Amino acid sequence: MSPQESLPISDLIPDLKLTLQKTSTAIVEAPPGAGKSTVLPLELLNESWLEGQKILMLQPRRLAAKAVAARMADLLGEKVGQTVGYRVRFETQVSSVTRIEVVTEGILTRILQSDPELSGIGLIIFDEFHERSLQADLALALSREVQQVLREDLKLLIMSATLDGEGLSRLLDDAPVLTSAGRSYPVAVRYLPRDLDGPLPALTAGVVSRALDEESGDVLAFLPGSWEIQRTLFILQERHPQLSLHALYGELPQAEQQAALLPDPQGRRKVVLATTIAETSLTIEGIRVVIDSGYTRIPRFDPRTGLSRLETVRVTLDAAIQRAGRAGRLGPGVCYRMWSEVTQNQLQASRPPEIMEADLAPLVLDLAQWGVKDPAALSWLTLPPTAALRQARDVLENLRAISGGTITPRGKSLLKYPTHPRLAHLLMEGEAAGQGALAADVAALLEERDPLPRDTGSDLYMRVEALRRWRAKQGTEGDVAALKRTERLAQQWRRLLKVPEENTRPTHEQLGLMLAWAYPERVAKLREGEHLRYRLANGRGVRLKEHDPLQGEPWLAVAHLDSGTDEGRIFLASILNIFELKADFREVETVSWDSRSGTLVARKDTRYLELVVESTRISHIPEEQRIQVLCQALRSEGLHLLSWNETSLQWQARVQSLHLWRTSEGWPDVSDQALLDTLDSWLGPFLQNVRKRDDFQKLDLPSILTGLLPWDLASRLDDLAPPRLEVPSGFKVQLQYFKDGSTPVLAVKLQEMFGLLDTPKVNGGRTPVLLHLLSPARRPVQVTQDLRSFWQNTYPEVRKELRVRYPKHPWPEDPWTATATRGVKRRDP
DNA sequence: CTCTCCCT
Repeated sequence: MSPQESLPISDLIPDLKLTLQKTSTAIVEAPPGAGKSTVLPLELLNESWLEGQKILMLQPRRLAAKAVAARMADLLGEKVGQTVGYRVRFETQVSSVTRIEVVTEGILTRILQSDPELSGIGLIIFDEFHERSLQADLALALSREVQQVLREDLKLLIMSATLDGEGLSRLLDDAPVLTSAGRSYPVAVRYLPRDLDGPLPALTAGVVSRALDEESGDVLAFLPGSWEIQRTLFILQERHPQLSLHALYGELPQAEQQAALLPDPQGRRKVVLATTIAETSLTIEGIRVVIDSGYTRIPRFDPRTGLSRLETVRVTLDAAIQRAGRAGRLGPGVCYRMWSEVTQNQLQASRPPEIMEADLAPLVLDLAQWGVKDPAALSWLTLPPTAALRQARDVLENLRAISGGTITPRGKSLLKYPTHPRLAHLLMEGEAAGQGALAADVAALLEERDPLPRDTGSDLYMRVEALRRWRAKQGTEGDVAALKRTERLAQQWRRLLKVPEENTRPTHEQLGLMLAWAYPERVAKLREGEHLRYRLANGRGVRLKEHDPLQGEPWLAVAHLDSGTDEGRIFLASILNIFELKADFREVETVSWDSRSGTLVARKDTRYLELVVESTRISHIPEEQRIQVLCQALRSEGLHLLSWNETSLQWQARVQSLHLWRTSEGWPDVSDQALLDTLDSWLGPFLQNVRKRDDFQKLDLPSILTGLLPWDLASRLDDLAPPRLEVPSGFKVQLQYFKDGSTPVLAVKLQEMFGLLDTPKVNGGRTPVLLHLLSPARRPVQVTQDLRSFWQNTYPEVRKELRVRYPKHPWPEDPWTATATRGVKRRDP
C-alpha cells in the first residue's frame, strides 16, 4: 500500500473524540505526514460537545493556513469560504456558514482581544505547536485563561510533531497525550568518523560530490545562510558543470525559488543548497539524499540594546531529524550528517522557545491590553524573561503606549494597526500629520525585505524612490519580487488608512521624521570630527559602512542596525532634521569639569534624549552646584590635585595611624578613600575661589586638614604621634609614619644613639618605633625594634666592620656610656 | 559576511 492511501491518524480518531468529550485539553503527537492538519478538524466538526460551534485552527504560516483550508474544502467538495475558511492578515475567506476557520497565530490574539469570551467558538486547535512560536505561546496562555475564567466548555487541542508530548502534558495539567505514527520512509543516516575543521562551503561541496558518487537521486544540502550557499554553489559549478544546481533561501527572487522546488525540466540531476527555509516552509520534489552541514543561523535579541544579531550555531536535534526526514518523502532515503556520532550525542534537543529570545514589545502591549501588568499572572509554558520584558516596557514607554505599565489611549490606538507597535506608531503619526501614503510606503519597506542590492548604501530615500518609480512604471531598480511584496503591503496600509497612492518625491526630512516616530531612541548624531561614526540617542555607538551615501550627515534617524560587540552597524537610515523633534527637546543646565583644560564649564544644553542638539555657555554658576562639580573633579582626577607636601602627607599618616591604633578614641578616618568620600563637608567650604585646576594648589592644605580634628584630639596629636623625636645626640630626627598604621620608622645614624638603652616609643608609650640604624654614610646597618638586644648581640660584630671602613668615626666598645655624636672623632684635649 | 525564518 502506498503511503498516500493510508492515513495513520485515522486509528487515533475514535480515541480522540472520546478524550475531548471528557477533558477540556488534549495533546496529539504525530509526525509530519500523518495527515492530522486536514483530517482531524473535519472529523471533530460534528461532535456533540461542540454544540454546533466553530473550530479555530492555528497555523504558524500564512501559506500553510491557506493550503490547509483549501485541502479541507476540497475533501468536502466545497470552495474555501463555505464550511472551511481562513483568516490571515489583510485577507479573510469566511462566510456565515463557515464552521472551521484556519487562522495564523497573530490573528487569534486579535480575536481574543476583541471578544475574550470567544462566542461561537468551541474548539481551538494549535497546529505545529512544537515550533513554540512567540505568538502560539501567547495565544495558548490567553486561551487557557479564558478556559479557566470565562469558558469552562472551551476545548483546546495541541498538535505537535516532536517526541516530548509528555513534557508538554506536564505543563498543561497532565492533559492526555495521543500518539500516532508517521508515514515517512526510512532514512539511512551516515555520520563522519570525526568532526571536520575548515570553511563550511568547501567541506559541504566535498560531501555533495561524495554523495553524488555514492547515491542516486536529487540532493538537498542545508547550509546556514546565503553567503555559504553562494560559496558552495561556486565550487560545485566548477566541479559538476552537468548538474542542475540551485540556491534556495528567503531573499531569493520568486522565480529562482520556484526553479529550485520543481524537478529539472531537462531531467538532469538536481542539487539544491538551502537554508532552514527547506525544513518546514518549502517542500522540494523528489529529494532522496539530504546533506546536513550541521549549522544554522539564528537571531539573538539583546535586551540591553533592544537589537538582534545573527549568530551561526550548531543545529539542534529536532532540526537535524526534520532535515533528514526531507529525504524520506517519496521512498527510502539517505542523510549525510557532517558531524561525528560523538557530536550527535551532544546536540541540544531543541531550540529555546522563541519567547526566550525575541523582542517582547508586541507581547507586552498585548498583555497590557489584556489587563495584565505582570506576565506571571498568566500560566505560561515558558515565562517571558525579565530583561527582555524590561526592554520592551522601555520601548513602549518611549512610544507613550504604556504608562507605568498600564496601556494608554495611544497604546490602544496602536493595536488597531496589525503590525509591530513601532510601525503602528509610524502609521498613526503619519496619518495624523496628513502623510498617510508615505507612512504606508515606509512601513511596508521596513517590514519587507530590502528591494535594493546590499551595496546600495543605507539611505531609506533610495528605497522609497525605487518603490514609487516602479509603481508609476517609470523604471525598475532592484528586486521585482521584493518590490511586489512591498507594494502589496503598502497598498493594504493605504486601504486601512483610506489614503490614495502617491508617487511624488518625498523630502529627506519627512523620511527622517517617520523613522524617528518608529525608533525614537535610534536618532543618531555624528561624532565630532568623524564622518561615519555616530552616537544614538540611547547612548550607543554606531557606524556607517565606508563610502555610504549618508556619510557626514550631522543627524540621522536609524531604522535597522545590528548590535555589534562594540559599535553597531547601520543598515537602514535617513537624513533627519533634528528640529522636527522639537516637541521632545529638553533644556538641561550642566556644570562640568573639563579635565583637558582643567576648568569649570557651565552650559545650557538642548537635548533630545541623551544627545545634545545645541549648547550655549553660561557664565553664572550656582555656588552649591559648582562645589559639587569640583568635588567630583577631585574624585575623578584624584587627591593629588591638592598641594600635598611632606608635612601634610605625614599629618595624614599620623592621624590615620592613631585612627587605627586607638579605635575607641574617635580619631577620624583620613585615608584617601575616606577623604574622597567626605570631600563636600571638609573641603567644600574652602572652594569658593576655585575655578581651575591651579586654584586647588593655592589652598592651604595643612590648615584645612587641621580642621578635621576635634579640638581635644588636636591637642594630643603631637604628644601621641610626634613628628620628630629627640635622640641622644641632641638632634630632633624626623619620624616616618604610614597611612596603613604600620610601625613608624626612625632613620638615624647609629652613633647618634650611643647612650640610649631602649627603643623610643610613640602612641603614649605603646608602640616602639622601628629603628633604621645608619652608617656614617647613611647606609642602613640594621633594622630593629629592640635597641637593647642590638647593643648586646649585634653591635660588637657591626663595630668590627665599621671601624675599618670609617676609622675617623668613634666606635666605642661600650655604646651605653659613650657620648652620642653626629660627627667624626673628637680630638683628645 | 548584514540579510536564518515567521507573524498581527
